[in-house]
Amino acid sequence: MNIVQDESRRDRKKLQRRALLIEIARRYIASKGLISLRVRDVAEAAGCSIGSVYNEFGDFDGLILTVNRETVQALTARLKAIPAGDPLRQLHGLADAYLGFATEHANLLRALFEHRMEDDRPFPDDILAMVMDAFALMHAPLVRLLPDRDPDDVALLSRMMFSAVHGIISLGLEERMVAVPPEMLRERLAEFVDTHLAGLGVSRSA
Amino acid sequence: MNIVQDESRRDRKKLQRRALLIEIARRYIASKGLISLRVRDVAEAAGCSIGSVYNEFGDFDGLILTVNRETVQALTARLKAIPAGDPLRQLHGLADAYLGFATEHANLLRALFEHRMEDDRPFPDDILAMVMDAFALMHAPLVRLLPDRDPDDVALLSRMMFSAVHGIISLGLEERMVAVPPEMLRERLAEFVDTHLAGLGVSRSA
DNA sequence: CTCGAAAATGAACATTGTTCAAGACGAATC
DNA sequence: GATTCGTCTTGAACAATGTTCATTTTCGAG
Repeated sequence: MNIVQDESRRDRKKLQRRALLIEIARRYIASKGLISLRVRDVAEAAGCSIGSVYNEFGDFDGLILTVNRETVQALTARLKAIPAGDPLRQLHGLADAYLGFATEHANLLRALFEHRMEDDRPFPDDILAMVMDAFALMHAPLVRLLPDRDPDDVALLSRMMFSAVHGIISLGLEERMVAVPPEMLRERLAEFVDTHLAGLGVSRSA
Repeated sequence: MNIVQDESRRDRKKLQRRALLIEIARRYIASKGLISLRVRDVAEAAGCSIGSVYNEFGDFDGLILTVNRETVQALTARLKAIPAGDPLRQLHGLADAYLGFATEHANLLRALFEHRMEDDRPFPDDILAMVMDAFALMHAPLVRLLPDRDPDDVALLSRMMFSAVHGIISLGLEERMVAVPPEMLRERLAEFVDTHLAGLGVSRSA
């Protein structure tokens, strides 16, 4: 066998285990929160040693960040799947998709937003960029709805709206300090988007 | 000396040290985040033993929750100081006061919203009630601005607005993933409130 | 089959929340 | 002032958990 095949066989195994470790870590975070994630548990569940987890991810933060990276990728994929036809419908779709993702993966999303790096190490640029990308998805439909506004202004508006929606959803899904009852959240969120757009001068959706 | 005076003298000392411990813990959280809080550091800084911290607060969570309680009290006091004269001005004042508090005490506010209890112990009811009280402060001015709406509806609206403002501020002040540049935040937040009120049918502020 | 580099291992270590037996303290009583 | 007794304080020891690294194992190349 040639080198490429040998390496790819080895790599395949390595990648397979890496994926397993990530999946296990994700399950811990998703089911009991980031606080419940333990290196020993992950290693044991994957049937390997603690050291191997460190070989793969460098340190504990590395494992968390890897899961977070995949979380934001999944979120972005879901948001990008919203069709771009009618801008008003698209905005509602984006808000609703965000709510859906947050509902199904509350702990994963919390881990993304609440995780703090050890020591003051900088937050990884690539994750930051991916989050900004997700934020930016509101921009295009808003530009279409507000053609007369300065695009820079609309960029800020879209970030404001995204942040507002994020706040409504994240507080709404927090079981403690219930801001808005979850069962009403979907409907109310749509109403919120409509209201805000109306305030921006966009006539209410059909 | 009689019993009462003896006890109050002892109590005074105890309360004094309790206040010192809280103040030290608050300073750690405020300056480097909840993650930097350590029982040993607090005890050493207060010149007492680890065990005394446990006698005073039960456990680590108890210390954190005590600081959080005072944080939400300080926040509520600040929000309640906004005069109730003009409802529109009051709403702007509330949003601005929240932003001001969040700016000055970003880490304390984060500790309040992001702290998770150990084990799944329930979140303390009194803190929850205090946060709900703070949320409710938007209710009265909104009722005055929307006299024709069902009060229950307005209650939900006010929670939505509070959550939205919270999201804008908390993401805006997060240095990583900067949603809205902090220097613009104040102005933009006011604009956001105006826009949303306009969407609700309230004519823009004078 | 042998060799060597890379990977895996897990015991040992460092940090930090927690407990608790022993001691110190102080108020009431004589 | 001495005694007593309950309370508070102490800090060593423990437990949980992230981290390191010398040793062992693995596996492909020659």
